[in-house]
Amino acid sequence: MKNSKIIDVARIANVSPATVSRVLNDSPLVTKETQSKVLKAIQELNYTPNAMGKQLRSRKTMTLGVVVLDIGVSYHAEIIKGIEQRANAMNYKILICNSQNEKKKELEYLSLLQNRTVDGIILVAPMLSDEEIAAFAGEGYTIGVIGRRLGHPNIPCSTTDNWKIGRDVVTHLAANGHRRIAFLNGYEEALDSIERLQGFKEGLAAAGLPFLSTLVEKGEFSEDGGYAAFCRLWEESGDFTAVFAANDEMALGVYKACFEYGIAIPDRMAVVGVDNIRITNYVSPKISSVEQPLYELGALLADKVIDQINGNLQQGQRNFMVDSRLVVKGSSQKGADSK
Amino acid sequence: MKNSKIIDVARIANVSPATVSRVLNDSPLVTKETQSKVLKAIQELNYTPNAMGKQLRSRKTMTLGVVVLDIGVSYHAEIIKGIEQRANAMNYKILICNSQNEKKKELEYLSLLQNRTVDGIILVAPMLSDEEIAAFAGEGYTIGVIGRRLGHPNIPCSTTDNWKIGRDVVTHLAANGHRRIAFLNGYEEALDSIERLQGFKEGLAAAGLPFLSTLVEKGEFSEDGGYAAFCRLWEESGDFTAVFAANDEMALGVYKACFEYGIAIPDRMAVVGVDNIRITNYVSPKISSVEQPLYELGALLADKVIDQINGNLQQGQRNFMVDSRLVVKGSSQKGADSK
DNA sequence: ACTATCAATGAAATCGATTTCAATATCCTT
DNA sequence: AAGGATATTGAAATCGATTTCATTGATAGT
Repeated sequence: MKNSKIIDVARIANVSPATVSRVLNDSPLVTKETQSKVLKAIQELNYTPNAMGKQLRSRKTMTLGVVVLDIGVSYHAEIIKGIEQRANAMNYKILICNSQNEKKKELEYLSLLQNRTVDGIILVAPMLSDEEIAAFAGEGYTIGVIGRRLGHPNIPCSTTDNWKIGRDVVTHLAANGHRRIAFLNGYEEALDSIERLQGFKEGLAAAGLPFLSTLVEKGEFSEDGGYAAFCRLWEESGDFTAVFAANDEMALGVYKACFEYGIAIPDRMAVVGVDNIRITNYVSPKISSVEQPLYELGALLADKVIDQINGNLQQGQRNFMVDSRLVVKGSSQKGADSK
Repeated sequence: MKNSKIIDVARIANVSPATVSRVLNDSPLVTKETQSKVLKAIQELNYTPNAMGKQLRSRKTMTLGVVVLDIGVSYHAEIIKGIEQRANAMNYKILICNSQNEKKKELEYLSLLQNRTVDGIILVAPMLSDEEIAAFAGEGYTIGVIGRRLGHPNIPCSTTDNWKIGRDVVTHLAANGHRRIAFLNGYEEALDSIERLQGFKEGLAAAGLPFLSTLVEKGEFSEDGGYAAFCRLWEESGDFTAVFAANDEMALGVYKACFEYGIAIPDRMAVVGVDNIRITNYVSPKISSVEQPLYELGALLADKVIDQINGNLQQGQRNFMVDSRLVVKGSSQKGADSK
């Protein structure tokens, strides 16, 4: 009743442990009769196989480790749901580790997971450098990354098409008559930032507008960061009618600044963010934003990592890009909120 | 270089595996010299012990399983952070499972985790009945619950003081002159609901106000639920000046309804919610709410569960209650938002 | 100087499953 | 009816660590 082992089942069913194991793993080599004998014994003892013994022998844990920057960010939570759902469908469990914006913790978790506790690791928006990540993959581990694109041949990555995001936003703003569009970028070095800036420029060019480096300001990916960046830009030039914020948090910062400066949105200032987080629909006017298929971002990579674990991922293709969708709301178009 | 085992280390260091194991586990029974020999060998091989072998023998995983209703809910994410932080401090890892509001998944995860994959399990806001949970604990497993209070002698639980929440809110509203206060409750059967209703009554009594069952309406713990409940109440009586919503989501629903009915907040209707989620500060006016120490709720229970695993939890005390704090904002007091 | 005690180490059993390989039983084929 | 192929089963090795128990060598007590 307490903790029965395979040998107890074997004794009761009057067979060998090997046979019990075969039944447990649906081997075709057992008679219906023995199978039912064993199953009955299993039921009787309420037996469940010990995971450790099983894993030790089979060298598999059927578990994926997920190291995430901050589980409290809805953005990340959604990605995790995608990973989990797909992993579960393929009989994998996931072990979530929260690095809480600390690079040190991220490293610790990575080594921790490596001691064969998991079959593969997925990093969500890691802080580690490409080289550091690659070093882990070099040790023979399966690692995947979401939100970054490393050139490593053994590390599958899933990302959003950042260029498209930049182009789409600019195109939308230009179509609404804006000719001087500011860009509040995130960290300069972040791949997201670089690519979106590029898309931003492409969009300007396509709309026949000049690119003005004075209208680009960088800042932290946070409400405060957006607030500060907007203030700097406004104080310096003040000569723009629309802002493209690198994410919705920054856009919220812009709202705060505009409120304080008495700048009306969208009449005197159009605002567009990225991520389409829930809050964008609760402020007034609602914030236009670019929706990323977060769930898919996670599910896709889980798929690829599991493929790689099973050796089913063909060489060559390692970067997977998902599409995005601009959601136009009141912050960038008059009357868009009413419905 | 690839996967070295303890015996490889032993060979290089010219000792037995047993000695290596002793070094790994800081046994006092090794000379400084042997220790350094072994450590050097470990470094040389870049050896890390295989988790499965270790766990199999020591019958410990140093892992806590956490089954959570919905990882996307910021409320839950915060609790998890508390669990994780404390668990990490005591050298435990956590394995998070997302039951996604499905009782079936919750059960599956629970059995899954039970096969000795984890040393203990924490359920966050479980859907399972007390009896179902108790059944698992009966099998000799360590289980803890957050957000419910079961009478089971072996199941530590951490909860908020719901009575106090009810009393505090009513006291605040009564102090602001409200005499007819509606209560939008969650599921009637939920312990939270029952206790808050009780606190609500106590608060009324303390303020010398009568309890009117016509001013209590139940609904789902969601924005839509709050919306619907408020509408029913408003259509039926319409005779109240303040609403106490069981959580902030419901309060948001109340906002939506008030907007549609053209009821001004807080002038014609005061609103108070529970949880103090982020959005409450982004709507206008900001929503007064009761802040629960979520992080602490998690950390506390992690502590207790680990104590129980190690047999250090004395019998008797099993229910741990944490305090809450009413945050008054513009939705229930004029001018409270300005600063 | 001789034995009792203790510290340090190693050999081997062990955790609980899977898996290989050998053994048996059964069924065809000619 | 005999030999060979095939389907089931079991015995034993194995995964990689920990841990018990025995052994050795050293120290101390008388």
